[in-house]
Amino acid sequence: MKIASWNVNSINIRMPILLDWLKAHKPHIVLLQEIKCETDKFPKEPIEELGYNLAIHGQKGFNGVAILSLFPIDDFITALPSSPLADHARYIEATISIPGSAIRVGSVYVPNGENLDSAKYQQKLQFFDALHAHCSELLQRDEHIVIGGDFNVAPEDIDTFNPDAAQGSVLFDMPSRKKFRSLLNLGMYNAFRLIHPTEHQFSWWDYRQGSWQRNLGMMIDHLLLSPSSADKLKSAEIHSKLRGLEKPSDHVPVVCELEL
DNA sequence: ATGTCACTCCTAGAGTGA
Repeated sequence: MKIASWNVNSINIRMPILLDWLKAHKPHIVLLQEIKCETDKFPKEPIEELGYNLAIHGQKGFNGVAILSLFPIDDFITALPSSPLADHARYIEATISIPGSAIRVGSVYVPNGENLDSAKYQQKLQFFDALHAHCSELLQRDEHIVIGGDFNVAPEDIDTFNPDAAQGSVLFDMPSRKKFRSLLNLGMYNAFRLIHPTEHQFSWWDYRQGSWQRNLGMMIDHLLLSPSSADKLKSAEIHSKLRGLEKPSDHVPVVCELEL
């Protein structure tokens, strides 16, 4: 069971790369962020032709999340309970039937925060609190759970190209890092770090300043696993090559494989 | 801080968000 998370930064612009990637890797479940289109304008047909079921929560112009699944999607919700940003499409969660079992998956797009003095930064921290409360609730049940997405935080020094240079960045500030840590402290596991505790890899490179060419990236996209999912974790990888294609997203897919 | 990209709207380029 291959599960991926990818901030595509516009589903419409990224369709050619997305379709090629789906055909090449055939992930069973894909968690998308920043689709940047309204729910009923999502380009469903080419993806459905590859066998995927869809759950979509979009809005005009920005944000937007979606779930693609080769297995049936039983039901889904399109908001965190008690979300502080009710008008932002930043969360979708589905229950998916798999042979002999089931899995719950969430696709999350945490607010960037803009800068440490911005009102949006406070909203980011509040969003983390709502996510924490929801994960705490979910973990009461003994389910296979994967919450993946763009968390807009590099949790540890190793997740930055240079921890000194990252100081002051809204992607590496200590309050955001502590919010992410508190998700782990609930009993969630960071899939990539379970498999690769010391690998220096990134999931995002800014479009500006030649960040990709200079490898000035950060690991801000993550797959969080419940204990029963973590017990089944077989592999985890970052598809960095996609950042070098024509018309790339500024993020690349983060993928894990569970033995379900 | 910003060398880019993708969105929006009084379709042309300024404003926004990242």
